[in-house]
This record gives sequence, C-alpha cells and structure tokens, in this order.
Amino acid sequence: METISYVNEIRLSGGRGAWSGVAPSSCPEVDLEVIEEYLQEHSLEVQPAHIPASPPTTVGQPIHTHSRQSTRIIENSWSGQHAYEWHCGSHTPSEEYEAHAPPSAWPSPHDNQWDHIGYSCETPAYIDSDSQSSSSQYQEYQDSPSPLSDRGGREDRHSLPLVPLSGKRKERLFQFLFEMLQTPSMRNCIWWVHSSSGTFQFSSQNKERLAQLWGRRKGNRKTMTYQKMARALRNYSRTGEIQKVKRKLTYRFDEKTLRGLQGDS
DNA sequence: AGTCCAGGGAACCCCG
DNA sequence: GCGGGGTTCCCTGGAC
Repeated sequence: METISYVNEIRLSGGRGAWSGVAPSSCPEVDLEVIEEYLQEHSLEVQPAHIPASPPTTVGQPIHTHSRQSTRIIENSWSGQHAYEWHCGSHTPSEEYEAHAPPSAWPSPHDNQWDHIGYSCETPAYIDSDSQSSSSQYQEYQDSPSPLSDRGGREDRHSLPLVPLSGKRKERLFQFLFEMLQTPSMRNCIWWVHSSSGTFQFSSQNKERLAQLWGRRKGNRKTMTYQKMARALRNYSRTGEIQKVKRKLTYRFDEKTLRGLQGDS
C-alpha cells in the first residue's frame, strides 16, 4: 500500500489559508454522496430503543473493523507555526485510533453503517493533540471560558438527556457531531483537536458537507448549511453543552456533555 | 472591497 | 396548547 504524505505548513500569522488547508486536496474526498444515498434509502432513523440505559462499554472495541487507509495529522504546535502531516496509507494501527478516540459510548445505529455501505474514505486516523501535545499546546484553549466555570448556576439546567428517556428521542446536534467524530470516515469533515477536553474542529473544506449530512439526518426541507448549523451550535453555548473556542471552526463539548456522550455519566 | 466566520435576535417549525 | 430543540432568515462586526 502506498503511503502518501502531506505536509501543510500552517502559520497562525499567515493569511486565510492558515486554517483552510487542513484537508489535503489530494486525499480522497469523503464520499458523502454515498452516505446521502444511504441516508435516503434507509431514512436513517435513530432507534434509541436500542440504546441501553447504560451504554455498553465500547472502549477498546474496534470502532470499525474494515481495513482502511488512514491519514495521520501530526500537530506540531498550537502556538505559532503549525505543521500538519497527513499520511494517507494503511500504516496506522487501529490501536492508534482507538487510543485517541473517545469510546463510542453512543451506540448509534449508524455505528457500522459506514462500513456497511463501503463508506471508507481514506481518512485520517486523526491524532489529536492529546497524543502529541504538551501543556503549552493547550494553553490557548485555556483562554476560552471553561464550560464549567463559565456556566455558573446553569449546571443543572441540562442533565444530559443522553440516555433515552422514553426510548424514543430525536437525535440532537451534539450527538450527531460526536458520532461523526467517532466515525473515522468523517475525519476530513470534523476531527478532534483535543479529544480529552472535547475540543473539535470542522474542516473549512468540508464543513458544508457535514452540515448537509446533518440536514439530511434531520430530514430538513431545506439544505442545511454550516452557517445554520453553527447557529444551533451557538445556542448550545447558552446551555453550556458546547462552547465556542476562540479558534476558527473550533468548538468544545462541555465536560458534562462529553462525559455523557462517552457514557461515563 | 470581498470573503469568511462568529454572534445573536426573532420568527417559525416539528415533535412529544 | 405548550415547551424543547432546533431551523431559517437576517443583520452586524471582526479578521484577513
């Protein structure tokens, strides 16, 4: 298997391209058409009845088992010059992904659907900064308000309706995003920046595709756009479920939300 | 100046 | 009918 490496020099002080070049153009695109067709065919209804009250521990279980090529992003630094290295190849062991991806504690009905449909973009097994970073790399995020400290008395407002209440509950956007973050095939649309803190980032290139996917999932009449999806995300900042990070296209799950999504709560 | 992104108000829709 | 959770439209502002 041929391994292709991409190195994108990203400079914070640079121009607009600094954050738009994260998805290597020569890496195969996420074949969202396939997903969309699949969504249409199956209507992809969430079936929360299948979600156990206590999500099974899926830590350590292969999140997807089909052979995949993979791309690695190596984040050299958050504070200054960034260099992302993409390796499209099959060299990345599955353990590597599993080690950095939060447990798939949201046993979504789609967990394996990407596999079923042969949805295997040669996507990155993203290595978030957890695995690479030192504390200094994360300093910038400390500038952003801490979800917990910032919410003050709102902590109880949302008791994480992540466990299906009556066995039937509509999927929420942050659940969808988390699911996409767990889906290796979506890693050129959305990826973990710092998985342990719940920080994730949208691809400048593919954010619209992800939004469209969300719109399809919800069965919206009109095409979902990133702008509209971001509006919903901003609503989360009021409830504290997701906070905006002072970085382009970057958000962070609230600690509590993340725990709930990971099934730790 | 144009584009991209972020933030937010407000009306609206859908569903339980 | 009501509330939750968005969705849609629109506007403003900052950064590049």
